[in-house]
Order: sequence, then structure tokens, then C-alpha cells
Amino acid sequence: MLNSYSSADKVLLAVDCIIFGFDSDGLKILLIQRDFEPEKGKWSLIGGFLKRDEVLDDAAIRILNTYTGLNDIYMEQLYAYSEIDRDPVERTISVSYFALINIENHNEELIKNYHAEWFPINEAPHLIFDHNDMVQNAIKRLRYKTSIKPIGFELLPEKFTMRQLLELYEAILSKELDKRNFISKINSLEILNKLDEKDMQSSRKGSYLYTFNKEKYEEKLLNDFVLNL
Amino acid sequence: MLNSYSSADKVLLAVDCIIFGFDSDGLKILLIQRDFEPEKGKWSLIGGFLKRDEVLDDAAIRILNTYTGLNDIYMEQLYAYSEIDRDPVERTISVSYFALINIENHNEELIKNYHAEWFPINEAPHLIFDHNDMVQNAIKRLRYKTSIKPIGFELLPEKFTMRQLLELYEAILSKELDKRNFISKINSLEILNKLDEKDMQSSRKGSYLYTFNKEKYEEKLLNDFVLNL
DNA sequence: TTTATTAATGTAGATTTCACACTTACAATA
DNA sequence: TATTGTAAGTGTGAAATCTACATTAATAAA
Repeated sequence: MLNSYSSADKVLLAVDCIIFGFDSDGLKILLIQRDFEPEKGKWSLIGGFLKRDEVLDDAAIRILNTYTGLNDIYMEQLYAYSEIDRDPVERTISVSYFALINIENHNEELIKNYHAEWFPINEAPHLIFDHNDMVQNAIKRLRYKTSIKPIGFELLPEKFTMRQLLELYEAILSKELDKRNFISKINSLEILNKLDEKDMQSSRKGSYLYTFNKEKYEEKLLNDFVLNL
Repeated sequence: MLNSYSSADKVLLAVDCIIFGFDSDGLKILLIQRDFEPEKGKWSLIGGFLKRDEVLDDAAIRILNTYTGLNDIYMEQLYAYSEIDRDPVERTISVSYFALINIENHNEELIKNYHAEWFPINEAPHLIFDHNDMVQNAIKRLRYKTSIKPIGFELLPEKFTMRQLLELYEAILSKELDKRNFISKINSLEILNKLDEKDMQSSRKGSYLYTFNKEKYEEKLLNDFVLNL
């Protein structure tokens, strides 16, 4: 019985994470200042190498956890980047993942220690290797996914206002949306719970808080879900 | 200057191709009967290993060409599969690609020699490893891509009838479409050339042949393209 | 009590989608 | 050459969805 494909070449496999967060300033990504060569000191996506007995999804989870302290985060594999010299040190194929996190939840200590920082997506610095491409692709995928699955909620705190949700979608799609039309479309999906509680930060009147109702959503999934904004 | 990330583990990288074709029997995939261990004699996707100085896209092109003799084929990377024991011989991560080919164009000799065969997508045999998953994912992606880009034309001969186009879309989406509505939607895109020539195979009356007008399409791309069938 | 600020809400016109059936052109056959 | 059979080609009206748009409501602060 064969126990190796001896003739084939082996390569390094890396995982790079595009970590999206959202707050009142808009959509952001978490970047890190590399503390090793090459490109030490330059900005980079958060990444690492796949281990021998590790599945790619687990590597992505491990890396995210290392730098943010977070678990149970929405992640999705995006694309494998394989240009020969993309990493000047050694042939490395990198698989990108995107993650959606609630920006208020991560471990501030950790990201400080790692010299990580949040950047508004339009003000991100130049990144090493092909990481800028990865980010652009991730944004595209985020837009697409947002239109077919309500993953946007992953980026918000558990309780949120309609305005926050609206601003999140505006940030993701980078276009203005009509408030009334947006609200009625969201309501027609019937996947939110309107709470009795109000958020009084934003105005005198206060705005109702909502939570995402995952159960109702799962029910609906049997049918199709399309969100056309 | 660093010249290796010495601590990291290396792995084998494979490429597996989901090759779609279309003829009067519907949508098909090209499968191969493995002639090496393990799983010799079982049906499998067409694949191979990534070479040291090769980009993934090129590996996919090389593999497709080896088995079909074709060049200049529409291909797209899909997903990296990394379960630890997906290949029992050795840890192998496989990146899947899908290809769309005009089923009449490939080299019959070649595929015969390689024991390759076309299977209607609903009658495909059980495949080795995780290849059935790969196929299912590829079909999903094909459906999606079809709705946002006119890639369906890649599967047809250069000149085709409206009926062929209709049947292609029905096969991809696996649902019936209304002939009149389909035709008027396609026409409203204004990306086809209607030829004076008719195809007389299918009926006494004969049906007009069309070609895909790539230039007109590229123009339109500046705006958005959505095909909602 | 007045004022300032943001939240909440509905409608009408335009556009798009969908369902649906008859006529036409031609080749084959009698 | 008249008849027949077959798939091609074509348009409309009703329903659903999308879009643009402006006023009132609730509350805290002054």
C-alpha cells in the first residue's frame, strides 16, 4: 500500500484573516504591524501557518483567537493565493478567510500587545505582499454574502437599533439607502425581535432596540432569502 | 536575511477540476477512472499536484489540457479542501477549480486513453475522497455565476439557437423556464448577434443561430449585469 | 412651556415580473 | 401541388415589487 506521493512537491500553507468590525465610524478591518522579517514594521493582515494536523478552518479560528481572544466567530474561506513570489522568503500559498466580529467584544489588551489596530476600510494603509488584494476580494464577498444571508448581524452588538443596522448596510454596500424603504424591507423579512427597551444615547426620543431572531430566520431559510437593497 | 520559515509544516497541494460540459442530454461532468492506488478503478475528478514553480491557476490549466487537449478555457478557483484524512495516502490539501467547456471540442482520443467519461450531473457515480462535495459546491457556484455573468456561453458552440441557450439555463438552474419570458430577457440584455443563418436540425422551420457578442457585453459591464431567471 | 433633535411611519407612481396561447415557416409525405 | 406535422417565433395584461418622498411623535434640555 502506497504511503506517499513521493514525486510531488510540498509547500507551505498560510492562512490570512480579513477581520471586519463595525462601529459608529463605519466598517473597519483589523491589521497588525509585523514584528518579524521580512517587512518587519509594515502593516499586514493577521495570519499564520497551517499546522500538520490542522484543518484550514481550525487554523483560521486559532489565528483569530490568538490575536483577539475571540471564539465562536463567523468565518468563511475565501480564496487561495499562490503567486510564486508573493512571499519573498519562501514559496507560500495563502488561503484567505474573512471574519465578522462585534468590534466591542475583542480583547483590547491582546490586540495592543500584538500592535494590532482597527482601520476604516477606506483608510487602510498599504499592506505587505498581496494582502491589499485579499482585502478587496473580501469586501466583494462580504457584499455578496450580505445580500443572500443576514450575516450583517454578526457585526453588531446583540441589541441594536434600526439606525445602526441601516448604517451597517450602508457601510458594507458603500451607498446611501432610503431609511423608510430599508426598514420596511427588513421588517418584511420578519427575522428581528423588537424589544420594549429603548436606546437613549442617540436622541431625546430614544430608539427601539432589536435583536436578531435566529430561529425565525432558520425557518425562513427553507424558502429563499434574498435581500435586495 | 531570512530564507525560510523553518518551523512551519509543509504539505502537498493538489488541484481538482470540475469540468462541465453541455449537450442535448443536458449538463455533464467529465470524470476519470483512476489508474493508480489508492482507489484505483474508482471514479474521480480530474486532478494533479501543484508543482514547485507553478501557480494554482496554471496547474489547473495544465491538468485540464493534459486530459482534454483544450486550451483557453474558462476556469475559476472554487475552494480549498483540507480535512486531515481526505486522502488516505498522505496529508493533501486540494484546491478545486471549475471549468466550462464546449463538449464537442475536446480531444476524444485523449479522454478515451485516460478512461475519462462524461456523466450527466444527476447520474454521476460515487466519487473518491471528498470529490462529490466538490461537485456539489461547483454546481452551486455555477448557478450563482450564471446569474451575474454570461458564462453560460462558454458551454455552447460558437453558434447556437435560443432553444439550446434556454435548455442550458434550465439544466444549470434545474428548473423549467418560460420560453417567451426567457427570450425577451435575453434579448433585453442586447449581448447576442442574431445571424441570418438557420439551424435546420431541430425543426422544419429551422431556428435562427446566434453568437455571443463579447464586445457589446464588455460595454455593458460598466453598468451592472444581472440576469434574473 | 418651549425648543431642538432624532425616531417612526404610509402612499402613489413607475418598473419589473409573471403567466399565458396562437400563428408562422418549412419539409416531408400523399 | 396540396396537406400535414413539427418546432419556432411572438405580445399583453395583471400582479408584485421597487422607488421616491415629507410629516408627525416622543422626549430631554433649556
